[in-house]
Amino acid sequence: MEKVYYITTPIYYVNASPHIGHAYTTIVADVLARYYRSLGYRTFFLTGTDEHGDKIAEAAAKAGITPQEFTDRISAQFRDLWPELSVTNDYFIRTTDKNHVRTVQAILQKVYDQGDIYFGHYEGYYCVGCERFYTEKELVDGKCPDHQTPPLHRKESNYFFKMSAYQDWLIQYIQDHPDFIRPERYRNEVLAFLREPLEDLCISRPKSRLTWGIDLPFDENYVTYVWFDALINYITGLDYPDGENFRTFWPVSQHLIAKDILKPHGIYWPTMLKAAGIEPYRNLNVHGYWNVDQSKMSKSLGNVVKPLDLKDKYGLDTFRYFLLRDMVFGLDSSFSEEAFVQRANSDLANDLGNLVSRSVTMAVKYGGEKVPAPTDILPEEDGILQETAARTVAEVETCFSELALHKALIAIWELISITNKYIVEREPWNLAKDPGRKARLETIIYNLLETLRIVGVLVTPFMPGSAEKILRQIGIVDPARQTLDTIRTWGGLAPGLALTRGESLFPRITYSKEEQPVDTNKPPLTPIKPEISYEDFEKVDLRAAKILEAEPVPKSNKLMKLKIDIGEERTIVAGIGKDYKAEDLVGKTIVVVVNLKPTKLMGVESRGMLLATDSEEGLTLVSFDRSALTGGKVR
RNA sequence: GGCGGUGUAGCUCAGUUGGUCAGAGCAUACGGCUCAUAUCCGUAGUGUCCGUGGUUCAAAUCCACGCACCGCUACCA
Repeated sequence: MEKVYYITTPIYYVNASPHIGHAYTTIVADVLARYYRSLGYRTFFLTGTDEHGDKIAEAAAKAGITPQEFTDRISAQFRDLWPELSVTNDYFIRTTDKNHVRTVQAILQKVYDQGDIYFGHYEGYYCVGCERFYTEKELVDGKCPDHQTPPLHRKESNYFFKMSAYQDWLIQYIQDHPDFIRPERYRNEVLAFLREPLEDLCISRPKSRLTWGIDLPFDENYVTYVWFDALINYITGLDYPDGENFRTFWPVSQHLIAKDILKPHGIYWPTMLKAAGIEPYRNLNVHGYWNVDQSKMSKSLGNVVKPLDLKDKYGLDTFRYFLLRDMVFGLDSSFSEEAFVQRANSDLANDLGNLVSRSVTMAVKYGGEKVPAPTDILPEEDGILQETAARTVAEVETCFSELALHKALIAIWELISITNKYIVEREPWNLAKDPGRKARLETIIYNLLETLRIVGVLVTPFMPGSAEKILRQIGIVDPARQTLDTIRTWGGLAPGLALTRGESLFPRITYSKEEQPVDTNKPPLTPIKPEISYEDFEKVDLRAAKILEAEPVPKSNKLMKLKIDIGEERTIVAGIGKDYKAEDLVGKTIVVVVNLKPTKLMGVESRGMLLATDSEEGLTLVSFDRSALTGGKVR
């Protein structure tokens, strides 16, 4: 079996600059790519940017430039970031690339020709606000459930992909291939979703509504919409259909994604491939989120951690190490600078960095400037390093096959720990006092240096720069040639190599929580939304409203129907049923947004939204400290 | 509300198919060493393994119910 490996990241949507989430996925992919390259696999590592769609067109218009200029700009931010993170992607694909566009059209044509794309004539209910159609079933009293407005009876036609036709096949396939989607929790999620009948996938937008996309080859009045465009990058990046790369790499494809795009990758993509007559990808590997300061990383919240800031502050390899060590693959992790520093100091500075430092220093001091020869081996005493090293190499290999990168690091750190013990137990500094035990001392030094070689190689995919420094210190001239295969057997380090003491690999970080006395009762600051103008604010019409009547909405969980007086009577519905009883509400004067677009909740029309915030006992309503005039404007 | 997940030492988490499974790392205390980045090594712990029932000779590990938190979804204006 030929040793081949193909790893992809999602292509990142260019409506925002890169953040830690992007960095994490891409660095994981990089570690995997480096690892398999080191094992001698022919490896292809693909990342890129997703550049079509409404949001891009709008953002470009807002910036006063063309969509192409806009996407060029943001895409470059991603492309330029990766080298700074030592990411070694083999190709960077953009969905605006000519060959991508051409291939997407070819696949669309093929699927269309075989009858899996049909033209759906909609005699539909279209809500302008939502920019979408509703089925009769979805409408509430004939109105849009979101906007509460009567939809237009509009004839729009679109193209649909017969995804439903492949539902049974997909269920069967996932069941037959237990690790198709992993970890298992995400496989279960997909299977749960597939228990419901699958809808066909709308894959077009009329050009009257969207032009920034790829033209449908069989109808120039339409462009293709999102996923049919984006997902195909994984094969256009391999020059599908005729590329050598496609033939070589597709059969072993590994996709890496965050859990938010599970559905498109777990459901749309396999069915699309099936329809196109292409075999499914090998594995979908799903990881969790990095939570920052309790709240989720989110573009809209603006709490974006800039990876470059961290790398510049603490060093790239430390940054990579932290991301890879602290996240259990598949689960969410929380990011904090404190945890980062903790990890860096104890694992990198104290354990690994100090081990390298003390070993090389002793080697130079006691043995000369060269790697000594191990001439006095005591199997009883020295076997521990050799055995542990061999076991560690094997364990790391297992961990990689399961994508348990944090476990691989744990295993490597066990070896480091045992090496530190080995030093203390052998007491080289005492042997050095007795010239008659020189051979024994040199053997111990050799064992240490050889272990460092193995550790250095093991750590290379994770921390390429630091690993190289380690290997150079122990005299290896061409670290790139130290592959994983060279550490399977003990003794690969040639005696006689010239040693060089280096700077501290990982200087200790002094870090004090710059935060002032942390009030433990005080919750962390919720990220503040982007600035708005006074005009923006003025659009919101707030009024003092007196509650006349209140009653729970039948069968609802927490909805409360309120009749209020703001100079006129109207009804609003609010989700406060868990926090307030109806009788306690009547008579209160509260603040209501009165010009919010009406909506319907549980069949009850709501013409406004009350204001509330959190308290120890749940929600608390915004009210006044004197009796306010009913209907008074709040400003 | 529905579906799914999680709940193990102060913190972060391991714990395959039920029987040395009550653990690791960090943090804490004490001791040792001095080659080393005030680093390293050793020792000491603490835990109703969320709660309550049940199955079993035996459960953190299986079942039921409950509680808490998370995810998706729904009625989040």
